[in-house]
Amino acid sequence: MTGNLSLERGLAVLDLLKDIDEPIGVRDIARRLDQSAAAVQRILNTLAEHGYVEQIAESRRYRLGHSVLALARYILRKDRLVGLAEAELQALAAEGCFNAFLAVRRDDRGLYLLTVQSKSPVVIRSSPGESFPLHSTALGKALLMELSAEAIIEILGQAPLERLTPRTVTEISKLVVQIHGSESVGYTTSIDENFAGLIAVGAPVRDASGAIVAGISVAYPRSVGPLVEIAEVGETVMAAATRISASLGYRDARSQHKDPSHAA
Amino acid sequence: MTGNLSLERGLAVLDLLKDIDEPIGVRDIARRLDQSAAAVQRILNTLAEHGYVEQIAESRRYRLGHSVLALARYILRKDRLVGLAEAELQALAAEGCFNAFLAVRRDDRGLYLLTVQSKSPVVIRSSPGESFPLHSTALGKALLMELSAEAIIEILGQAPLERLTPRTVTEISKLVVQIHGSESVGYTTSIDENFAGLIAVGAPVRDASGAIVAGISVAYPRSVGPLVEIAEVGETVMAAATRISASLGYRDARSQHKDPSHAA
DNA sequence: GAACAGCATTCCTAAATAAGGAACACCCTT
DNA sequence: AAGGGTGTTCCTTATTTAGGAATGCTGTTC
Repeated sequence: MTGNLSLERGLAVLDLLKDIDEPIGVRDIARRLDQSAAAVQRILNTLAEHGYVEQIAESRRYRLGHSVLALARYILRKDRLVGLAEAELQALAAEGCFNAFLAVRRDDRGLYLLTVQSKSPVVIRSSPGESFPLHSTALGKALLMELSAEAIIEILGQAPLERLTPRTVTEISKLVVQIHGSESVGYTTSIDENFAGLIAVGAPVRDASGAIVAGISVAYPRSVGPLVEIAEVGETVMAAATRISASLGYRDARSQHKDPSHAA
Repeated sequence: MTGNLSLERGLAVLDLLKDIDEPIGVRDIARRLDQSAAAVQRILNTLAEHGYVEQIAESRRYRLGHSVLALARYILRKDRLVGLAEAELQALAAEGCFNAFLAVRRDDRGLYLLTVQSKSPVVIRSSPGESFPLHSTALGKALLMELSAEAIIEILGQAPLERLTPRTVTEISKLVVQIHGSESVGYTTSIDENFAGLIAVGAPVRDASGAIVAGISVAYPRSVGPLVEIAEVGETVMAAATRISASLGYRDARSQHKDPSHAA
């Protein structure tokens, strides 16, 4: 898997700007990426020509440019997965007063593709393009379903699992057990594990080959918990996920849950 | 203005994928960009590592990857202009049953940053990241305000002005006169010029230096036109644009004297 | 107010890097 | 079974980049 190193360096600049809120100077970028100022200057010139970065007129510092929206539009308007999921998420948000999410895995993090806020006063502020931890969220666990213990450790084992609340599972072996246990029921949960007072229920989305390519989840405040049976929410979320999977061409041999390994 | 040619080629691939709806193969990209398949392969490998492109498993073709959303999030959530304009656009959409837009100029096209749909049944389907012609839209003309005739010709003169409706202004000299004429009233209009039956009114947004950095507009069906005086809509739009400009630090010498802070 | 320290930006040449033809493996269709 | 299509990799040439030094600018400090 050989690549293009110059392009790599340019993308590193983009990725850096993405993670920095404040505009940043050429030399500052060069320092952080361990490159010469001249090299970064040339990279910024090229990125600026395409509108992917912009220079603040007076401070001469750089930030991401507005043209990146044109790229995002492709995903939000042309991507099949996003298009199919949107109606399902909105139905979930409307029916159950849930916040609803669609995400994919990106290395050791989840990446929100769609976020639909509930009509209820309690709203979870997340937006498409935002990333989130896999180990503490229902959606993250759904994205890790049907992976072997080795594969999960390969993905999450590089860094210690961050303790976000007292109930976060920080032992990877326990997390593996939890995820593997969820495969028989078909949905995942996170109760106070990512944010105190928040309950989330997730389920995986499959493409035509049967591979898990995305996940959806709903989240709601713990306070309404007693009113709703988690298992019931799980069935609702699973049903929505299954409909999305079916639209993507997934045909489950057994229309019930369980045993997805032999999808023809 | 020297740049980085390898990065340039990589961005060309991104820009191509952005404009193509269907996934595309390596050799096909190479043909369109007049490069070798091997070079494009290396570029795609690097882009894929960052998640900016994805390969369809079975067809082995490539399309834009979901990570581009992470870049867009920066603009939609961190950009000052977008943040300030959002409330104003929503107010415009709610009060007047208008579709409301925020955009910047990108070379010879406009680029929507925000689009807010009206509550009325007639909705204009546009989304952030979409581009639009400057010469036939109120928003486009607002983005060209206060430019000299030479500058406007420099921007739009490369290609003939496309006739989108019978009322589109396709003579650049007439367009210049129209734009310059709008500067004294402060707002721009497009009546059936971009899309038959559609009326739009736009106004420029300025930063602290007084330069026009963006524009806003509202659009509504011609059928409700007789009910609303365009001049009145113009004042409403201008007022919203002025508020955004003020939030960006613009202090107009000619505007109403409120001026609480000291200007040096 | 002058020297200074920081900045973005440009030039030039050594040296790292990418390009491209050819080759390989893998579908399809014929 | 053959042919044309695909994505992908290898290897050498030579294109292209990197980086120190230089420039001009801005704001700060002594």
